[in-house]
Amino acid sequence: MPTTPEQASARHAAPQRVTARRGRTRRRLLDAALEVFAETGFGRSTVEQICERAGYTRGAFYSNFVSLDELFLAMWEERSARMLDDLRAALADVPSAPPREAVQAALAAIPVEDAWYRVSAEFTAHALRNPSLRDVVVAREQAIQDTVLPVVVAALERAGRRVADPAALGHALVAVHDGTAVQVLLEPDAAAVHERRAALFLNVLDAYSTPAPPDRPPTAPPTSPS
Amino acid sequence: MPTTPEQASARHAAPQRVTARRGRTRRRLLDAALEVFAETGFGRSTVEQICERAGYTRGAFYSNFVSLDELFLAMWEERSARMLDDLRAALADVPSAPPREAVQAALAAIPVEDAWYRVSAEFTAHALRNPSLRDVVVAREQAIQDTVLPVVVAALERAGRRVADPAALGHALVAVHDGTAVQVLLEPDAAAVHERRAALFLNVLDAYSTPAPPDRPPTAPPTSPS
DNA sequence: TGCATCGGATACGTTCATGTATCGAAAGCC
DNA sequence: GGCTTTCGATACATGAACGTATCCGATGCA
Repeated sequence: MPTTPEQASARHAAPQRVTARRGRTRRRLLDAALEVFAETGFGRSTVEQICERAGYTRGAFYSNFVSLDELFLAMWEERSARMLDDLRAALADVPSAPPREAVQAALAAIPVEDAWYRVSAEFTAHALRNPSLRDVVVAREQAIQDTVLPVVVAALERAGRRVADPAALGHALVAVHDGTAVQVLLEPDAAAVHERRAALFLNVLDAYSTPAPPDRPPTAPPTSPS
Repeated sequence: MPTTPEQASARHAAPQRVTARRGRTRRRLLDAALEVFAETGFGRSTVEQICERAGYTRGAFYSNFVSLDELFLAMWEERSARMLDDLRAALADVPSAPPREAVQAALAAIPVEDAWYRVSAEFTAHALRNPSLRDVVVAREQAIQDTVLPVVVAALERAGRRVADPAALGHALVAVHDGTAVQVLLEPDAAAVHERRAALFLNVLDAYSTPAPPDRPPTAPPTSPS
């Protein structure tokens, strides 16, 4: 459960009324943090760098956050939640296409952003050192699966396939996503990498589902789904 | 191409004769670096932490390395080369087993070490910011594939399967390895994670190979390979 | 064993980031 | 529009990490 917005900024006592500008500065600091962390790395980033980027001085930072660690966590939670929303929206947009097109559309809608990748890779590594952060990451991955799986399972069913072990498929999809994201970023210009990525997703979808006994005979597919 | 050992330690001119203890200190610094980076994170680690851990003062460090970045690179190259050797050895040990056992044996032989994972995740993120480091990482991944693929392809052939696109299989295996390694570290006690990991590897091996037309009819397998 | 070179320890000075305490301007309430 | 509260700016003190210049014990060679 994330920290409530009030308690984070406690100076002496919690402020009785919160002004509008506070929200703006907090947002700008969070945005600046992503950029700075991505460019410099979390460990090398300083409070002043972030404030400068956001257009403030350190006073603004210490009025809004206790430490860089707290900002790091807040930023990660916000961005990863946003990414999850984007994912949800992208999946809702391409519900009825056949598997191959659906996968390509979904991958195109969730571009691999290298700034975010760098930051989240570092955050994951950081979380492995800190039990409470570790739990946060695990919970987020669970949320991702809870979002993705129903859509994917439904889409596969429309294509006449049944998923025997949804949890296994969920983990496999996440692993493939993460693993191939690195490859995409390492060789950003290679079209082959993107194709292999999409192909791997398709293979996984195929491997984790079986042709369902047609309750009502489905429209015979012109090409086999594999 | 890694830097030659001499040029790294140039003080005024390259030393004419190199003593034995220099090798020891360099090694201890490299070993200490892995530990410290894993515990503290690369960006937060200091020269003094590493020297203290290794049992030296900063003088030893600056006599052997120019900067923390150089040490980071040297350490990564050494460890990842060592890991590649271990992998080679592990693959050589289990050549003739059927796919399922072979995969499990290989995964057991290459345990997911969290210290190394943390460090290499950070290194990868770091490399994405630095073109020359990026090339180093790409080259290393290529080397891994060149090591793994022949063995895997041969093993599959013994099992009566042919690999159509070895490069695609190589990338898929690396992606799956990296992606599932995180999951293993995030939930170290869950046996299910390990099983899903092995299953995913098997699925990939299966998806990227096809039953080969038997040149000589193979001994009929009692159970199907999948 | 004596001697020249090497390699790590020590001792600087400097820079940089941190966190706090205080001040003044902007924002909300009447 | 005056008054109070909030919030970010400023100033300051402190500590930590850096990199270098120098010194002296260790090491290898004859």
